[in-house]
Amino acid sequence: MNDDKSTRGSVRTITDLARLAGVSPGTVSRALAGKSLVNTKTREKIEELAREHGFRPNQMASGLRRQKTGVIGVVIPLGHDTRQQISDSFFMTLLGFLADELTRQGYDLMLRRVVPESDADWLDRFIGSGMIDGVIVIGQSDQFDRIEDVADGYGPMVVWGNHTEGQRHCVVGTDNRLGGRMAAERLIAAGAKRLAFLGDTTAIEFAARFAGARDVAQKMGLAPIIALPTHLSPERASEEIAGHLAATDGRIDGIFAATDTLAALCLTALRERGVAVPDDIKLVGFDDLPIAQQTVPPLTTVRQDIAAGARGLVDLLLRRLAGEQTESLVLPPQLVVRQTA
Amino acid sequence: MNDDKSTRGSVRTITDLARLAGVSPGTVSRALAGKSLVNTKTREKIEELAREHGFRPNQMASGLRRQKTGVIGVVIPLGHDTRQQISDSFFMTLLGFLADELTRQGYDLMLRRVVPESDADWLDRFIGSGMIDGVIVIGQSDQFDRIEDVADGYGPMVVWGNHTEGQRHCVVGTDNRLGGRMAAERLIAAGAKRLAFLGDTTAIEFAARFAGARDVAQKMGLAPIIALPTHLSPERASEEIAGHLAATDGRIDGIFAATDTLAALCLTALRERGVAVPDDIKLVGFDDLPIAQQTVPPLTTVRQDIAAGARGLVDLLLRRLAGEQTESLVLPPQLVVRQTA
DNA sequence: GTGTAATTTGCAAACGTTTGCAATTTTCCT
DNA sequence: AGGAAAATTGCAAACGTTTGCAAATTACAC
Repeated sequence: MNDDKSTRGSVRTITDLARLAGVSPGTVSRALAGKSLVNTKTREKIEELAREHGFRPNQMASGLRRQKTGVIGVVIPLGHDTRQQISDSFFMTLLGFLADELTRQGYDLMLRRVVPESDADWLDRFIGSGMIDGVIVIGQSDQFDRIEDVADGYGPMVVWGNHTEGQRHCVVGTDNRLGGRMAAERLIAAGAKRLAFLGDTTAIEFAARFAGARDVAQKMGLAPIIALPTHLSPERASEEIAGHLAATDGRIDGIFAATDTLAALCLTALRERGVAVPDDIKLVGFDDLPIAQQTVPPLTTVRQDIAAGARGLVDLLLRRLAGEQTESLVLPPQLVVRQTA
Repeated sequence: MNDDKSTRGSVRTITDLARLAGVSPGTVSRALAGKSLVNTKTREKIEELAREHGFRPNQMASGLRRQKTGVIGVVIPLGHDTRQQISDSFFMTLLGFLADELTRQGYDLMLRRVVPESDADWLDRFIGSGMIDGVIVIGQSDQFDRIEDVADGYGPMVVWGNHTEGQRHCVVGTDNRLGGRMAAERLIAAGAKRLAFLGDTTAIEFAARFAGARDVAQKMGLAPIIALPTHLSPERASEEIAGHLAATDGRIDGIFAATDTLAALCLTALRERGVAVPDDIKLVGFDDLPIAQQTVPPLTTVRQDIAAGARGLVDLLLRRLAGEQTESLVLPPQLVVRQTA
């Protein structure tokens, strides 16, 4: 314990350790890397010394030499709706699972938030930095084209987001269109006839959810769904929702919110207006975040399996790192019926 | 545009670029680093070429040579309550602000979750990896002593957590004890006399909140506050809370929840039991997360300024990186009165 | 035009690992 | 004991940048 502290810091490099052990740096390197070509005796001595002096090989040097870093980049483009997202429960939960999963696979995670508008070069820069072996992009935001461009020349990239027919980058995500259909079907089954969609349809995932709902409305011969564009950041959203509700007063009886977060805010706004849910207006959310269980009344929503998503992202990325070509992974959403529709 | 693509990848190193520009690698390095000692003419040529070929210097090599990486490690020890935390809104929000703040200062963020029980060496390993210039520890969990040990020998570390008299590591955090006092005072002012504390007091921050509340109860001559140990993960918490409520039925009229998340769950549980809030039982939370505004009724809580916390963490860390000694930073909590107490 | 100072450049040695190759030692077989 | 094969080791050259120092160039003053 004591000499641990006194000697700590004196052995900084593999060469120091080699001198101590009376062998060459190469041997130390091999011993610490667990290669089979070093004698068990010497390996044990080296490991013992390493432990005693708290030695750890420098990852930068190792990365440089081996041309791989053991780090996966995770980048969150803050596109259309700058301020939001990272505080968004959904992305954060996904990030948490990603961290777990990458750790399990022996990778570290380098997190970067970027604002594409002010930094057109965000993706190339990250990739070209030499710091990461591969990259996971969380959310396509409004950067679909740029991601497509990069995908042509760079293999180890997987994106969380929406799958579009014929796209070239590998994506993992929920079938948003199907989810949208489920939501609309539920609203209609619950008795709603005049539907509205709450959310920003410039985000591609949300657009797909909207499209799914529209499919159903059209097939059922209902009036077109009214789009109520709304930002995701709680401050702006509250106001906007209040405005929408005032503007559409009496003209709608079912709301499909792009997100549970929006749905929860909507619920609050409806209560303030004295609108009964689900009696006067039915409401369906998306994601099935923890908050969905805690609203009053509990929220009917479309569930995304976040853990499965994270596993899928990492799994596909590792396969791509190994040189494999991989297809995109589209996960099935699941309707969770609670009490708002 | 076209030749951009065709040439991309041919220029991988500073030496390649030097050859193209007809200068030495050293000059290219200086030019790209924006040093003053290179001729404006040649600098421009080099920058132009670099842009044209999408060249970016390898960060690993640079880091190795300069002995600094431009990366700050952020580590979340999952101590007492393994599964939780990263999905915890509070930590996630803090992480988001940290990412912003570090980016603003030109640093990248390397995220690591560790389970100290199964990996006693978690902190030394991260620090010794050579991958990071400094480290921010989010939450002391039950690792106070280990952090203290490390602090003696390693400067660039700042910790989010609770400040204890005489501790040796630099910490940023809310004055939990004061926050606890505020909560208890509010409960009492609202008419409560028999208080309970909801949360796991083995977590040091929570213990301090509890202690603050106890101070007040004692000073006011009330009965001792009943501790209701509760895990943070929503699944377990719900059950446990239900159990606590059943067990203390009629014996308490004020609850101080260690966290807004717990408070929200508690509110749901109370409603299920048909207990009126705040009429039968008053409730105060902690954090002032977005959810506090959305519960029914909206939650009275003690606010932590998360953004200020993140700024403080980064600011202190940078000062320490510059060699400065820094004191800990204790932020004042703020009572936010809504409708549960 | 010469000498000196100020600017720019190039050279080459680091930074700490890993790894192909060759040299050495050990093992095993006859 | 002798020899070949197998197991260990050491050597030295990378990986791609940065930077102190010296060399070369330019600018300036007389």
